[in-house]
This record gives sequence, C-alpha cells and structure tokens, in this order.
Amino acid sequence: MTKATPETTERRSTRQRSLILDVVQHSHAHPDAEEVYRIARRKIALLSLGTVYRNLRVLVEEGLIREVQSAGKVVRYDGMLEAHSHFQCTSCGRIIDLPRVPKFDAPKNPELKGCEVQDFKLDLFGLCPICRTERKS
Amino acid sequence: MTKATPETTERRSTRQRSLILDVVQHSHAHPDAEEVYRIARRKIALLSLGTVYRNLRVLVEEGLIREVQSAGKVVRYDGMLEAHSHFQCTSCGRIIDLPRVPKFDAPKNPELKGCEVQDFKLDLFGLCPICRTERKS
DNA sequence: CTGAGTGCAAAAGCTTTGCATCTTG
DNA sequence: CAAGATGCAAAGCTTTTGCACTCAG
Repeated sequence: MTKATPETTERRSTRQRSLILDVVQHSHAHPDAEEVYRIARRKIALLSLGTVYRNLRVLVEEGLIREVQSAGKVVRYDGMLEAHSHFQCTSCGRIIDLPRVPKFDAPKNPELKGCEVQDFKLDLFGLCPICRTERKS
Repeated sequence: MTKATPETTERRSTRQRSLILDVVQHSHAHPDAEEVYRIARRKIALLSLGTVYRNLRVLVEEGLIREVQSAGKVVRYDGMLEAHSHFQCTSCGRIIDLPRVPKFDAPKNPELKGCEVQDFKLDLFGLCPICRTERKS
C-alpha cells in the first residue's frame, strides 16, 4: 500500500536532506526526530521540524537510515546500516551495539508457513561489565 | 525507577479491569488500545477509552500482560507471557506468535566481553501470506 | 464510609499535511 | 521554468489527565 511507486518521483538533493542524513549517521544515540531537529539546527538555524520528519521518512524509504523500535512511543533512527544487534543492560539501561550478528537457524516454525521472512532483529539483555561487578560487591 | 512502589496503593478489582485483561488474554491479534476498547465494549457498552488506557498500563505494571513494540507508533499488547518470538508483517502490521524460539549461537562478540547475557528477544519481519499473495498480483 | 476506579471531555504529545514560496536540475 | 523541497502553522492521531461521580472493600 505505502510501497515505493516505481518512480515518477525524481529526488533532489538539498542542504537539509544531507544535513539530516549526516546527523543521524554520526549520532550514536539512536536519536528521535526531535533530537535530530535540535542537532541539525545548529547548522541550519531556520530548519523546520516538518522537514525533519519528511526527510527522515524519505531517508528510511531510500534505505539510507533505519527506524528502530525503542521502548517509548517515539520512533528512533539508526544510521548504522550494517546488520547489527543491541545488548541492553537491565540494570543501567546502557545499550551496546553488536556489529556482528549472532547466527541463528532459519526459523522453521510452522506458524511461518507462507510467510516471507525479510529481516530480523535480535536484542540481548543482561548485565554490563560495570553493573555486574557492582552486584558482586 | 518505575519500580513497584512498596504499596501504599491498594488495588481493587472491577468489572472493567477483569474484562480488559480477559480481552487481551483471549486475543491472538496483539491488539492496541483501540481494538481492546472496541471488543470490550461488546460487554460493557459505556466503557470509556480512557479506562482502557489506564487499565492496560496497570496490567502491564502488574505483569499480567505485556507490551510489544510494533512497527507503527501505537503500543500493542500481548497476553501471552511465556517466552516466544514474534513475526510482524511489514505491510499490514499483523503480528504472529512464534511459540518456539529459533536457536542461535551463543553470541561471542568481543563487545560482550564481561557482560552477563540473561535474556534475548528475537523479532522477525517480512510479508505475511496474505500480503505476499496480494503483492504478486 | 473512603478512596480507588470510572466516564467524559479537554489537553497534551508526536507526526502529518496544506499551501505559498523557494530551489534544484 | 517545472516540479520537488521547504517553512510555517493548522490539523490529525494516539495517549494522558482533571474532575465529579460511582462502587468495591
């Protein structure tokens, strides 16, 4: 439904779009739209929030950045395109990027009959080194 | 932080709360608040949407149901508490429960050095049988 | 009875969109 | 220059909240 229409649409490159891409790619913090807006405005002062939302959507559509589900309701963005996983510490909340994705068997669950699996997301939870040490004491 | 306050708060059981719990537990569709509301109103006609939101939050707090991150912005709920994975259709948003969790190698990423991995969550994404068929046409 | 829970509606986020204007190709 | 992109602000949705009333314990 909301699929890419096979191009009547020509795409132009604008200062705003490159800047927004740059901000997401250089942030390690999985920023949401508001944060991208705040950072980007340091470069283009009269940037509009609407433009940020519009471009984040465009960039996701083009596969240049990626949406990540966070715990809250807001959508966050990730400029790291290589497949990777996250480890989140259940004690302090810190998120560690895991560039190498643990391998797992192609799921053969009967429930997936007829489904086309395109992607997956793996999140690990536990104690980070710091919290683990603290707990021992 | 948002940990259970050691109870000044007494909790009462109301028709509305039990009904909402019942609806989530018996739905296989990972309903969002609106859907819970729609279904629950068949039993309590003048139920209020605000009450649904309030109780969903309470039930999650008590660990009786679980929030699941969906691709959209809305929060969805899951009455299945046993460990399981999800497959979500990227086209229609439908979520399918996968009771059997795919096996994967214990992650050996160097980033995890010193971490104690306690749990993990795997989500699959792709096209459900229905949307897959539609696309082909 | 007392206060947690409810219904209702208003308010508060976050995101999208219409429109006139500006820019890119 | 034509059409995509922007800025601004209004509109849209989902979720939260204030308040008076209700009902469980």
